Amino acid sequence: MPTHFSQSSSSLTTFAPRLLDWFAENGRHDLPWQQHQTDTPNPYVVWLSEVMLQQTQVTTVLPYFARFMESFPSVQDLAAAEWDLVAEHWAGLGYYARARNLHKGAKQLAEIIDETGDFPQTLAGWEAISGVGPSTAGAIMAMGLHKYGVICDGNVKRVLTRWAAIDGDITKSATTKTLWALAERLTPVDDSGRFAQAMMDMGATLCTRSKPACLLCPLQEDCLAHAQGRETDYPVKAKKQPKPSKFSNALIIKDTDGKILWLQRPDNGIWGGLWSLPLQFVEKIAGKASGKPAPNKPNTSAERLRQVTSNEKVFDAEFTTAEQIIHEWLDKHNVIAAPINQTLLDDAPIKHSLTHFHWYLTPRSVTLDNKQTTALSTALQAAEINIHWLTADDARATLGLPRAMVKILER
DNA sequence: TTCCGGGAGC
DNA sequence: GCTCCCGGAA
Repeated sequence: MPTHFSQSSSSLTTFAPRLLDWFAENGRHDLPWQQHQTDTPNPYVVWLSEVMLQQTQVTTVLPYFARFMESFPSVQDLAAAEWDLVAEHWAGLGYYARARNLHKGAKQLAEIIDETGDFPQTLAGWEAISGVGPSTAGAIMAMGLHKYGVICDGNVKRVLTRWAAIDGDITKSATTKTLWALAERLTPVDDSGRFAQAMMDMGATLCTRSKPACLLCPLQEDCLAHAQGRETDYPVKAKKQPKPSKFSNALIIKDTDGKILWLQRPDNGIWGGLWSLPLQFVEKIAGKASGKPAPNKPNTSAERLRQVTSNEKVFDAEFTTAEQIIHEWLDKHNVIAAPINQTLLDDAPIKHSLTHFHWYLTPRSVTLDNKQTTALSTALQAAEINIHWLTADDARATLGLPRAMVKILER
């Protein structure tokens, strides 16, 4: 661990008091999960909010947090809930593996409370909970238990790389170590919860990614990036490479009542554990060269599909088991899903960008007769696939649907 | 329209 | 070191 920092020892020593004074005066003190103004902090709400805030901004989290607290006021309520209900509450927030970890974590916590009578009280105890890593564990220790804890999340990293002009790539482990060491050096042992709150507020409201409000900043006088006018050069991060594009059909398979077939996705991978229309992989194009994706024209799309079907490797890689069953079943029975709109204009795919690729989803519709509906259902259930036949409205109301599915239903 | 940030799990 | 999703900023 480095013992030397680019800032002087007087700068290091006065960092916390300056930040805490600023926080008392200008920080946010009314967020529903904050515990710094009570002597009996509730670790459950801090844990829940921190997991939500791992990926999402405060304003987006607020309504989700309220709904979770209403439905699951205690960790025992969350632990006892059915997964589908948890998924429904999380739907739209993204990163669904975290919802699964949250649910699993609730069960772990409920068991620990049964055994010990209380939440975990140590950093290691919290890190053992699914979905809780070093920074979230530090946040819970400091803010949820009013014990000593250090956070080093994205906000902290932005503030610190600027203040100390740390120009290493923050995705590298060496830089991560440096930042954690600095965060530890700066965190006051007796007030780490308030300090954590203050750092997050600084990063969110003052030391923002673009246009930081340096004039209002309590750290401006010795901020090394500010001294060089290079605030927005930090944090340093390696350039990302261009994303590939993937084309799929979103199959709206209806029965004679107009109900649509929904599949629960496998726990691993995209939209894990959530419900989706059956997707039919069409093709995948490499990043840069493909550039602008061509519109999914009906003729060429059928052609692509034929090519893909004959290519086993791609086929296996891009279909879930359920989708493979459906794909083969439709093929075998000569059922063709048609574009939902006849006019070319409305048939453009829905674009949905994920971390590592752009996804172009073309809705296609087909209605099955009663015999076909039963046969397809039976085939899926034989493979232990969870399915539902539900109208669009019912699906939106009762299933956890990812945003992309909502977009398609709104079409 | 595109780009970007974000923490944990594997 | 790669995978997860979405919303807000550019």
